[in-house]
Amino acid sequence: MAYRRSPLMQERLADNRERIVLATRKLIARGGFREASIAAVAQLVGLSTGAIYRYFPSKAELFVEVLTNAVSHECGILNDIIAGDATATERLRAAVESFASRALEGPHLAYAFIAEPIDPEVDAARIVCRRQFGAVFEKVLRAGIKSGEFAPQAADVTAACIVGAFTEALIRPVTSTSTPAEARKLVRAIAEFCVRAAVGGGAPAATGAARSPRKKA
Amino acid sequence: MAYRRSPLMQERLADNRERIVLATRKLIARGGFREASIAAVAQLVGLSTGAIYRYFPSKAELFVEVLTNAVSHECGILNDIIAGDATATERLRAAVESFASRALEGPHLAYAFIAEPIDPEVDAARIVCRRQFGAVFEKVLRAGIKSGEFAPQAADVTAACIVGAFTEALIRPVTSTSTPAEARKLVRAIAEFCVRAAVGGGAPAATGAARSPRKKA
DNA sequence: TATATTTGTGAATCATACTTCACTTCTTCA
DNA sequence: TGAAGAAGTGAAGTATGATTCACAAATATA
Repeated sequence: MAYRRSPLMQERLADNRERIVLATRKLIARGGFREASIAAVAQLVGLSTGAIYRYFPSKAELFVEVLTNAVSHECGILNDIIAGDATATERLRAAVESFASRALEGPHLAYAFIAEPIDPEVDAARIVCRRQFGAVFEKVLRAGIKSGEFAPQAADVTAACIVGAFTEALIRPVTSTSTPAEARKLVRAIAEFCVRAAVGGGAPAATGAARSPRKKA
Repeated sequence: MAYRRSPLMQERLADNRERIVLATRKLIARGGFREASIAAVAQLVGLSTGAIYRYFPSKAELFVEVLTNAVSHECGILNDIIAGDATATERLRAAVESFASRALEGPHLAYAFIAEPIDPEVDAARIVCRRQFGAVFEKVLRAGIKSGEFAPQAADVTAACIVGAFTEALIRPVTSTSTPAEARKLVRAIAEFCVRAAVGGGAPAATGAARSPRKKA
């Protein structure tokens, strides 16, 4: 024999792989899938296009990895928040604010993950991701409904609506960039929107019992 | 001279043009922009690909026309609803339900119009469209806030969130088709979500105000 | 009907990426 | 050091789909 991967080499390869994923994510964050061509990724990493294919069998699979990586990371953060012991309202608010403010930093990324279509294979992965996001929010919602904090409602639909709500609200500033202060205000407003929708008229008489329960039910 | 468009010819051309737009819309509704290639459009209309270019200088401009057409039609309907004299709550609910149920018929269409990116030129048109939708909802929101029916809130953000909420909620079924009955239920749930968010729990959208019980779980 | 002009055709052309591959360069180890 | 094998290169190969263009068909006047 005459060649076997040394640990050093092993590490370098793993490093390359990671840098490819990172570069891809960066490009997607910058300008959506459109910007993340293999050529662009290769250039950013400092490799040739051909080399990319030594690490990933296809562009689609690379995207899927970027997608699932980022989403599972994101879901981890959200789950931590939601596993806390504050009221459901507070947890929901915190989760939305957390997600939204991070999404604001790379709006195209959040957007791409949630909505942008490119390829059946990636789309399939995205559906799973959306479900994951939805599931996280659904968890707090059910807790809040059970405790009476939130109005009775279809938790799955509400979860989807919440994901959609901040997606849309965040897409807008993609085009007309705003100041950090404005961004903060936006995030707050979005979180309030989601909390209001979840709480509905079903909040147990507390601060604002001024209003009689909404019809619905 | 030896040729001038006869009125009949004029009409036929106008008809062709309209059929091109219709066919494009149909294809987009069926499977997003992906399905609406020039070749597919041409085939559906019964013309050659080349002929399409006699009516539209480029695919992008064709898409922009389809987009603005559909959106202005949609906004017309919504504006009628919103101009009614029911309560702001009822008008908002009706508007959301109307939009959502129509969108459900061609989910890819609504989706494509609101989110799917393809081309800078089309994207630009879409931004305008989104603003239009937002503006319509903003109108009822402001009315409701003014009348005290709705909690004080950033009407523009809420409007965006509402658009986003049903976009997302509608995208889900794109993948897993459901029965008409389920669709009706979904539409109702989405509308309720939006109404709850607009109405609020009665407490003005104060940020961290501890709302109540700490049931935990 | 003859002719100028316009509309319609569809194969060829162009553009843009993804993917492959013959080849070079680098690593490892006897 | 040198041979075996892996990693890296980037131009060529493909695929897809928009756009063009030389030509045919149709239409309107004299």
